[in-house]
Amino acid sequence: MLEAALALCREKGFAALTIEAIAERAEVSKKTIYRWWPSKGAVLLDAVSLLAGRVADFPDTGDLEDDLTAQISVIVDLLTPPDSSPVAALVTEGQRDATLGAQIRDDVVQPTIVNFDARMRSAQAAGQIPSDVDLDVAVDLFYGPVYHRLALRLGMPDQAQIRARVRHVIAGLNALG
Amino acid sequence: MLEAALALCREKGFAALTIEAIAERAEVSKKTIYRWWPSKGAVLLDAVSLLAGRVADFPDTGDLEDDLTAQISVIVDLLTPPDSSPVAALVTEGQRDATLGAQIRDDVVQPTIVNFDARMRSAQAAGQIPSDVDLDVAVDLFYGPVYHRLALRLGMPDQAQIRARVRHVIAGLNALG
DNA sequence: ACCCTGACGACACGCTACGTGTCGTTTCGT
DNA sequence: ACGAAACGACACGTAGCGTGTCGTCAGGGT
Repeated sequence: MLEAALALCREKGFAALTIEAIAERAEVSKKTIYRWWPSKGAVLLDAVSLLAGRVADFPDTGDLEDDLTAQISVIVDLLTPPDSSPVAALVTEGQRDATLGAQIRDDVVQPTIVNFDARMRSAQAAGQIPSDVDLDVAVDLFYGPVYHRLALRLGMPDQAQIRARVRHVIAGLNALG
Repeated sequence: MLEAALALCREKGFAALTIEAIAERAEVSKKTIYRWWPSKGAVLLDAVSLLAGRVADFPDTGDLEDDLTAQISVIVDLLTPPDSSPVAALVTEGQRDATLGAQIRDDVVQPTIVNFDARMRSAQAAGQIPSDVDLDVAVDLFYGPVYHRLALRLGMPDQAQIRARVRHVIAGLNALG
C-alpha cells in the first residue's frame, strides 16, 4: 500500500492521491487501509519514512561546506519535482492537518535537526565555525532557502545554487559568531 | 465575500474555508461566487491582496538591518498564526493548485522581490553590502527562515529572532560578496 | 483434524463539498 | 421606462470520505 501511495503520487501527482485511489492501486479494500492508518496523511508519513533514511544520516567528511551541500541536496532531491514529490505532498498535508503536522515535526524533522546539531558541534570542535553560534539560527539559514523556494514555487536550487547559499551562511556564522 | 473568506479563515481555520461556507457567511449564493472566481484559491488570492499592500512597500530608512527586520516582521505577522492565517492558507493552496501557485508567484511574490532587489541595490549604493552580491541568494537567505519554520511547523520567529537571522545574513553577504 | 480468531474483500451507506444548471427576481445604467 | 446583467433559491450529478455489514479465508493452538 505504501508503495502504491508513492507510485500514485509520482505518476498522477498530488491531487490524485486519495484513499480510494491507493486502495484500487494496491488491490486492497478501503477498509483495510483504514484498519491501519487514520488518515491519508498518516499513510503518506509511513510511506515517506521508507525512503527518508538517507536524510537522517548526516555526512561528516570533515568539510562542512561539502557535507551541508550534500545533505541539503538530498532533501532537494526528495522534494523534486514539487508537484509530484511524496515528501512535498506530505509537508503540504501537514499544513492542513495539525495533528499530522506535529507528528511530522516530532518524528521526522526533529531527529534530523538533532543530527544537524551534532554535525555543527563537530564543526565547532574543529574550529570551522565559532563555538557560540546559535544552532537554531543556523538550521533556519541553511534549510530556509529550500523551503522558501518550495513554498513560493520559485524552483528548486541546483547543486551550485545550494553550495552558494551554504557558503554565505557559513561566512555569516563566522563573521558574527 | 472577500471579507467573509478572511473572517471564516481566521475564526474557524483553514479546513472550514469552503466555497459553501463563504457563500453562507457572506449571505450570497454559491453561484455568485462561481461567477467571479474559478476556485476557492482565487477567492483567497483576491482577499489576501486586499491586505497585502504593506508587503510590497519596502521601507528604506537607510538602516538595512532595521528595514529588513521590519519587512520580514510584516510577513511573519501575516502568516501568524499559521493554522488560521489566510496568507498561510493561500500558500498551502498554491501547493496543490499549480495554476494558482503560478499566479501567486507572478502577481504577489515577484513584485515583492522586485522591491526587495531595489532595496538591496540601495544598500549596495550606500556601501552597506558588496556591489556584487547575488540577489537571488540574498532573497533566499533573508526570507528562507520564515518559510522553513512555517513549512515544518517550528513556530514563527519573534522580532529578536528575525533580527538575529537578518544580521547573520548581512554578515554573510559582506564576508563573501 | 478441529475450531477460533483475526484480517480481509466486496459491497452499501450517509455525509459533505464540489461545480453546474434552471428559473424567476432584482438592480442598475441609459 | 426598459433591457441586460447580476442575483438568490433550489435542484442535480459527482467524488471522496469514513463507517458498517457480512461472508470468506488462512493460521495457530489444542
